Amino acid sequence: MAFYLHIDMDSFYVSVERVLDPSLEGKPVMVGGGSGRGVVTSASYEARQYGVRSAMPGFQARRLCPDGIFVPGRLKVYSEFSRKVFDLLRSFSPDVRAFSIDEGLVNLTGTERLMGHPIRTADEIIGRIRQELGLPSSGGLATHPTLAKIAATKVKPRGLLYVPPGSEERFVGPLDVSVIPGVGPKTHRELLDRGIATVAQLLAHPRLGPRYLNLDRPADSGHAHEHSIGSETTMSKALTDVAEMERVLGGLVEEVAARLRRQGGRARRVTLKLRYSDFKTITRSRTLRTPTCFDVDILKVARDLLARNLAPDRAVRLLGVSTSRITTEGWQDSIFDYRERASMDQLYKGIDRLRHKYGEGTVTLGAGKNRPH
DNA sequence: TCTGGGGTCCTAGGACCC
DNA sequence: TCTGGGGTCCTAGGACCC
Repeated sequence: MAFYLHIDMDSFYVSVERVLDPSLEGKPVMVGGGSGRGVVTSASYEARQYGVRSAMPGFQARRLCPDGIFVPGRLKVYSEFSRKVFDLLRSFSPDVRAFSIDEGLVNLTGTERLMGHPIRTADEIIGRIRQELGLPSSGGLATHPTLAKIAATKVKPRGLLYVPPGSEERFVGPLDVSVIPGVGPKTHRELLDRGIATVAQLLAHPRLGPRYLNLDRPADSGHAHEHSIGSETTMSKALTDVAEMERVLGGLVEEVAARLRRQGGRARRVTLKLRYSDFKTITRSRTLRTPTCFDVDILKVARDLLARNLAPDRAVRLLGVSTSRITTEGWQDSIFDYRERASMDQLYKGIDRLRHKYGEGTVTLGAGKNRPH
């Protein structure tokens, strides 16, 4: 019998902040959104009582919860805690999948003889995350990964819910379709319009049932998903000046290309994202003949796409650069191209070392940064 | 007082090829 | 003379997740 434990950290960023500053315990705390601009990325359960939700604009959160404590986010610190959580999970099973910084799936199939019934193991895992790292979490244990996730969401916070084999449909059937991962507000509305409100009703539908929840398929056998690396930023003030936009673009490209190189990947596709001040958002992409991980190549495409999509009196509030179709294979170019690129490779390795040593932004390339014409 | 940033997945039309 | 049909690649947009 297969057993999957889905672990979901409770208001993860807030919980980490509380480990580092116990005086935040029991208070309405929000991470992010405090500067007036931006959104709340994590809200404590006390703050949620005021109606604050994650992804809510900061000004709205402040209006709902004026006495709440706003903490700026520290992603590096949270990542470090996340790593410790997953290290702990991996000490219980070799098969652990990270869905995000604060959610993971532990395959407990076959651990019974060694560790006892999975429900005891699940309880021990949650207990040790609490004792050793000081972090509250919730768990769902089921024979199917999606059901495990739904169960964990259901018992939040600080809960553990077991869906015994044979009771899967009894558990999930009466629930609202919106509990299914992948069914967001839009799909929820569409399903309701078709008279489908519960999971049982959805499962009874021959076409839509399997599309959103397939309990017959044992586990997602991890198909080759497309990988992308990107960076975007919302400007503190919408820009109309092309030179300023290109400067921002240069910084984004530097970051993206450095991450690409760190992973040993090269991208065949470059995508520019623009959000105008009226919030209309477009993406424009181009596929390259030769994959690249170099700033100059990516920036050239990004600048060109930008130039083609600027309207004279249309201010831009967000700029983003993303790379995709990433390969990690060796060069496939002609020998001349190879030698030229190999030396470029050396140059960039040096630059990455310097940046690592002296900090980002200390070593910049001419292209994009106040580039002379 | 306006609406973050990191992603994945799906759909749909058009180009192009055989 | 009234427009095949399948496969693959490229591009854009949008839903959704944390």
